[in-house]
Amino acid sequence: MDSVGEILGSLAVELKRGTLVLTVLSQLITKEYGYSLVQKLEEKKVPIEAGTLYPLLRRLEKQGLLQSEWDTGESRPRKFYVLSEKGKDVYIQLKDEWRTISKQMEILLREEEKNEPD
Amino acid sequence: MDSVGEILGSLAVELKRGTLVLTVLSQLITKEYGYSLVQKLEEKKVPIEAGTLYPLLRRLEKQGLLQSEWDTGESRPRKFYVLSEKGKDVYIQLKDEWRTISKQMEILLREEEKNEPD
DNA sequence: TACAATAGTGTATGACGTACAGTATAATAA
DNA sequence: TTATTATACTGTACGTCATACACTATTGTA
Repeated sequence: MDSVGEILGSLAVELKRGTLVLTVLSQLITKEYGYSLVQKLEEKKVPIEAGTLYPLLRRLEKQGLLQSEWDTGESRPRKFYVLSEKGKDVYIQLKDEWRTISKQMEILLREEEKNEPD
Repeated sequence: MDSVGEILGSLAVELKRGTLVLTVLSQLITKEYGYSLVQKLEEKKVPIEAGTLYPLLRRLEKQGLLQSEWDTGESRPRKFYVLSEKGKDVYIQLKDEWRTISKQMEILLREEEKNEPD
């Protein structure tokens, strides 16, 4: 049987799981490259491991939601990503989905708090 | 390459994924049995398959977050579940975690909408 | 009597973030 | 000049867990 901390840790990972894609899509309305995106999300208190982000970017591109292009003009080559047209469509709909889920959850939680406040 | 519908479907599943545990914990501050819980969540527009709920209830009990007891007084035996003390603790903390993530996500989404409205 | 509803158990599969290992080179510090 | 850090990315095995069924049993209703 796990401790409260361990259980919370893994549940928090699950909570973040789906939000990761929405987070990343939301940041790629304007083009970004991977390393910069890791840093920007860090600043916005939404930390993400580079080892998580890069595979996710590739998967989203494979699914046609992102487009990438290499910029080799700088001292280091950088792979820029931006939402494709399909990606914009998915982003808008996923945003709505998120808000629906978020609202429903808040309703459930408030109902229970009303019945039995902490 | 998948269609928008397919991609949205699987992303929506991921969005719901973590919220499932919080949803179920929130409904078990007062004791419930599985079949009734499926129906109540259906009414609250948070549908969940019975085949998803029963294994989840067992897993949460195994983790010590729920306690169960059989009620064999009715015509059909029913397994009632309720939060344990540990479960109440996890529930409160997970609720906070949810609200943090929810707020952060909303900030990210509003920032992007400000920059480039739909 | 047949079918639907009630109530639950069991489990293989697929999706995906985590947690690394790894590569390469430019920039900076010593 | 050398060592270390920062920048930037690729690759992949593993663990977790919801889904999607199959299944069982019996009560209640048509």
